[in-house]
Amino acid sequence: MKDTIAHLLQSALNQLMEDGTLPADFRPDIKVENARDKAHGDFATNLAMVACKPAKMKPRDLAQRLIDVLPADGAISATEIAGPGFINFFVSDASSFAVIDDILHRGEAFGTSDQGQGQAVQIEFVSANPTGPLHVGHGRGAAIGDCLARLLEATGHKVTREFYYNDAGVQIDNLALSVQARARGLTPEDAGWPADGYRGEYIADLAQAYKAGETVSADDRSVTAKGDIEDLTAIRNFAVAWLRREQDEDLKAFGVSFDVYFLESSLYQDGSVAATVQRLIENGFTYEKDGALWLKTTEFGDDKDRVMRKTDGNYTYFVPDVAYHLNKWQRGFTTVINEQGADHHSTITRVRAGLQGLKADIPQGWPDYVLHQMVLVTRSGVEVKLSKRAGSYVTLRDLIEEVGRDATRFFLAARRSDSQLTFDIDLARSQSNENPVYYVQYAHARICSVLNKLVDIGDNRDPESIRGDYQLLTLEEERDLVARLAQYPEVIASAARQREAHHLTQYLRELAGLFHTYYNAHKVLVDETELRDARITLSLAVRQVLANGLGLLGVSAPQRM
RNA sequence: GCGGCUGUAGCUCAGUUGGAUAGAGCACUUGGCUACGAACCAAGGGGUCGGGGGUUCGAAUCCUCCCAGCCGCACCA
Repeated sequence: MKDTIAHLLQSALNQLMEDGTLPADFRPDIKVENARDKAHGDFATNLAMVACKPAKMKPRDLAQRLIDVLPADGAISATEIAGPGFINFFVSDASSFAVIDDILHRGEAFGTSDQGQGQAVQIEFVSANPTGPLHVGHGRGAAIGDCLARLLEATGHKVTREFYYNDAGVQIDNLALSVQARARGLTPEDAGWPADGYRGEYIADLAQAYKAGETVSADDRSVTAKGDIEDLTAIRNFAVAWLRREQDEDLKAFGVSFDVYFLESSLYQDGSVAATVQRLIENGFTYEKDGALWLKTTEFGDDKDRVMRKTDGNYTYFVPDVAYHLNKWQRGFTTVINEQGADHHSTITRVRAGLQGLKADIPQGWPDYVLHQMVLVTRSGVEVKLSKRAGSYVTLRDLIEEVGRDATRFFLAARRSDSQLTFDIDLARSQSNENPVYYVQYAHARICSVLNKLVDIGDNRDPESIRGDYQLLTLEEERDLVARLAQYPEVIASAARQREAHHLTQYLRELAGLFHTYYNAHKVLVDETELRDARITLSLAVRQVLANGLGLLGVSAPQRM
């Protein structure tokens, strides 16, 4: 509909350019936006205000000229000039309500588009190191990342979900030492406990499993414990597998799965780290200083150069990161989105600098990043501390078990990623009017319930197949509902384009609210069959869109609650 | 000190890329179930959009300078 109006406006512009009202080379960006206030109609354009200068006319006068030459269209029932020079468009009822047909015809596919044109997109998210269970911060990344993946799929992209993790390095050594210490019966309070050891209780469980010779299987590996307390390599391998399995269970409980698990160690094994370093040296972006090898990241906007190879000969963490991203590029992903905690934001400049230094024709500013800020968890109004090393923290699984998957996902995806999030456990748990998840789900369940009631009033038709005449829908609440339903596809499209999942939760809340208002004010199952059918048809459409939207959030759309 | 993010109603947060009178939810006050589900609805009060300056027809939104909070500033990841 916006496109239709834009076309009409373009045609009107052409007319005014021909008659000399506007310069012949005038090429404005025609913007048609949803009216914020329904008193202003359905759509509005600011064209007259943008074009008033070249036309040397007052905005409202120009608006009138535009309307005068605007071609007639059956979908537009009225236009008006308002405020400083807006042109408001009122869409005819027949045209507004037609969206119901579209929704019921396309079903689950309503709202999807091919704007991505099958482009391969990779989204890397969670990427937690296998040194502990997932916590709420990872949960936020999982909720946002998975929802973005679903949004991109819905808009015609071919999405690969990828999980990258460090399975070697210093942190993993610390992990192995911690497990070994626990296996020897030490606790974090004892002398001889590793300096940077992981203190959590789960390390003791892990040590127990290792000594017992258990076999653990994660999504990407399976390891049987050797049981030998002295064999640090065996401990390390087992510990990584054990924690990966834990994380897989957390993710499974959360309804998130990955297509690819990518190991940092593989980048060393296949020589790509060495090759990356070599290429940066050859391209002249490195130098030796103080016994270390430095990358001239300042040539790419960093505020100081960064060490690539430490004096001990090991590479710093961002070097394999650069190799990893080169690998992503070589796999053909022209769009890569990295969903990470904002505490890692300093890596962005380094990784992009490294990629530019490779001179591999990778565009500047590639890849994309979506960063999420910290999550603060409160219970009974007080903060619950999250400290992995200290061991006392709320894991993602705790949260899922306590508040449920749907509420956890909804809460973690419902806010802009770049603002801090307070996760109120009491609120998320409450099965009451305080909880926005249930508000949306309740609207869905209510519609299901109404449809089931049809048989009680002696109508034995299958409610799913009823298609009433929506010309009988004349209530204000019904117009409000279809207007909002019609906006769903553009909400999906813009949420995907802007990589902002929270627009969807916002939209669903509003749609559910409009339905609740309608439901409370008017009866769906009225006596007159034709009107009843029309309202059932509308209800089916609302239910469909609620279900589609919840689906993109990975939240269930229950028939009963 | 440097960089990133944030600052909007008592609280938690939106604000469609610069539009019309800044919106929801919670909380508070009042009203609505012998109703197709009250996990709901209706009505009401509540704001110098952190502060100052600037850009223009028009700013919560863009620029600039302050203030406050969080995060990062390792040869950890």
